[in-house]
Amino acid sequence: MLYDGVPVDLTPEQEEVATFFAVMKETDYMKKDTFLNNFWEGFREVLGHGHVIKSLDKCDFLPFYNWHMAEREPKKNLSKEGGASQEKEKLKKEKDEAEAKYKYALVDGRQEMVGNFRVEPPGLFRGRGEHPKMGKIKKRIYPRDITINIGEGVPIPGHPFTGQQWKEVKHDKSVTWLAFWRDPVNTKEYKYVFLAATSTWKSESDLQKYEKARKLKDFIGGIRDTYTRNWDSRDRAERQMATALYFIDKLALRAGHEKDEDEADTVGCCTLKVENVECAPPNHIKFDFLGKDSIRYENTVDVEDKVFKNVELFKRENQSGKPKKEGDQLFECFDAQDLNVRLKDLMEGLSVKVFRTYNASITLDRLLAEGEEAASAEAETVEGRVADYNRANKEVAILCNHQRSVPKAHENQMEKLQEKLDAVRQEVKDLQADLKRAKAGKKGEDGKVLREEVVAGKLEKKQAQLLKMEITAKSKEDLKTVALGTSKINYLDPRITVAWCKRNEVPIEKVFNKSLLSKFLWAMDVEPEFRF
DNA sequence: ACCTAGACTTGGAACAATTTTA
DNA sequence: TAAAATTGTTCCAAGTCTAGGT
Repeated sequence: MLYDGVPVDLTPEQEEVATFFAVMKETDYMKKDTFLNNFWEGFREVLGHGHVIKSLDKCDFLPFYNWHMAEREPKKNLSKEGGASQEKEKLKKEKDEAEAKYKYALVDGRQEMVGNFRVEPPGLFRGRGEHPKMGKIKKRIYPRDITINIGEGVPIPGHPFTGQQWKEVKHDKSVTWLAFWRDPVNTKEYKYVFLAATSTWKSESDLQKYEKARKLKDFIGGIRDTYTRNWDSRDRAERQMATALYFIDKLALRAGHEKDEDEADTVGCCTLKVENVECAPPNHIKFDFLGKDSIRYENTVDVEDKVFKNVELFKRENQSGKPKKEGDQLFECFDAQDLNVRLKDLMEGLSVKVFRTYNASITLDRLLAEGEEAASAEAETVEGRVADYNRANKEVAILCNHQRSVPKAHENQMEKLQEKLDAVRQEVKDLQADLKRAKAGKKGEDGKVLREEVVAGKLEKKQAQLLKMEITAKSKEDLKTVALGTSKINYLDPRITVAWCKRNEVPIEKVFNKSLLSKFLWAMDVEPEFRF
């Protein structure tokens, strides 16, 4: 690389770290001081005392960047060869065979698929949002860092590093992890190797999750009565909890546990700050905060009068009447743990996240049933019913605030779509004009004879095409910031979907892809009458 | 009665494969 | 048939929550 315009030789270790940084060239991280400072701190350490490189500003990483770009060139060309490329297939086969032995684990006599069998490679930590640790070096993990969990008396699996041993070999039957190591950046945390989503353990806990959420159905009436009553409890903590629980139930908010100074500043329901809610009389409350993954939650809702009064009060002053200021907690009298403890009194095993699962699933169940009842003309085709399903899915995704960034090419694609739409609209107009002429027994503009039935048929087809395109365009625009996958994978009881498919003669493959199908194998034999 | 280490679920983005379109 | 669009998969970060130690 170049330092101050002069070539500098680095050791292989230093080169590796420099490359981590070089490949970030085109990302937004390069504009963030936190990222640059953290990287420089780590890089300086790797360079060692008294190195000629004394500041990041004068470093030119372009040679590493160019090397990296050149490195991936041959791969691209290989994939361009197209169908005839046996080279590519051979490579893939070799890779699969080499990996095969790591993909399965023998658990209680069953062969189970492993989820993440690869150790995370070294690199730079890329936190989401304004993470204080972004840019820190994520060190390489060695066998000596890893604790493995295997059956007693089973041979200890090997590794490619001679002269090293696993950190520890455990035989713990009370946990599901196969291996773990300490996260090198967030040193209080761990990274685990677990079984895949298709495994018996994961399926069983998935089923349990949904059964618990279904159980909440029997309690929800009482719970709502209780928290409604507690909106004017004279105990401020009770009153705050009742208000928070209302939001958790109505808006499917996350719990929001306390966070450390060295994490991104995000909140959930229990950690809302006074500036995250605005009260607009008579009863509108506007939420605006950064939630998990620093995704913005922005929503204005109408609430009951008592809730409105409470929020105004909690926003204004604390228990002793002292005014609150920006940065203060809206609910200062309790935290997520306290609330979870309280929930245990209302239903065995109840915790905040169960409300999210419950509300997501019951909403899907309700919307699908409403769709079946409405029996719209659209629902006569399989495509129409699938569109119905996707609409319901979308509503749940919006409820859970599952967002995605607008695809890079979106704007461009929409413009093209509009142009096409305009063209088809013109064609429709022309056909309508032709039809008029045909009815009047006139010839077409180009002098050709027009037969009324033929023109009418063409027109009808064109109009159908136009309608379809308009729907596509609208749904594309509607979904540009909505991610449907997350709720399907984590919140919607698959039995609702399977039962609906059975009732409506929709092949399950239309709504579940291959991996969802195998993840939800446990739900496939549900009876068509199943309701959440 | 706390409190936090430890374990497990949830989440969006990046990347890869596949399908559709021009 | 290449490029564009769509869909599926992998990656790993960031949540939730409880058990067990003090």
